[in-house]
Amino acid sequence: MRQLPSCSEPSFGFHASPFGECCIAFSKDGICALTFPETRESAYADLEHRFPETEFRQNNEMAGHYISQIFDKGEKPRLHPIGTEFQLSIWNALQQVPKGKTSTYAKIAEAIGRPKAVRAVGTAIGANPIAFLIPCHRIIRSDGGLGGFRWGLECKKLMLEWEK
DNA sequence: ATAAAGGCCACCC
DNA sequence: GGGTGGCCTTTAT
Repeated sequence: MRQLPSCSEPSFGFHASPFGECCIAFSKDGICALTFPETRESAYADLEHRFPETEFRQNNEMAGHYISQIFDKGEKPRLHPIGTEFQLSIWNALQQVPKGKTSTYAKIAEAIGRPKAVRAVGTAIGANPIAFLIPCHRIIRSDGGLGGFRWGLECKKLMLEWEK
């Protein structure tokens, strides 16, 4: 999560989505961030914090192209998440839970072979850089509770509803 | 090196 | 319902 290695033409932009305006960052290597921030300022601060070494160019046109590809056509562009081995294995496991279904933090821990790391799984899921495409919103608590969501529980509810 | 903080869970009351 | 202890990774001292 320090920087985008070998990343060519890093760019970002804003565009409306079914869940409010989102910020998307990408390069030729794929999407590296997708967030649903309160403000554009906080979105940019978030990017700088995640990739302090990377200079992003603003490109709302490409952003719009990606967003409609994702939310209108239901396609999934190539992803390029940056994280530790542990985080990557979890983000990978998240992508195995099918649309319209949910899983739990405990099951994900089980899936990556670290059944006892439940708590750490929660933390790693919270650090998911690519909201929606890496479906962290499909993960709820074992007791049936919604759990948390980086961009607000309301947003998590909306996504789950939208996928039904 | 060490401490503190998490999108949790199981178990108790 | 609520509180507690244990678990594991990450980030900040």
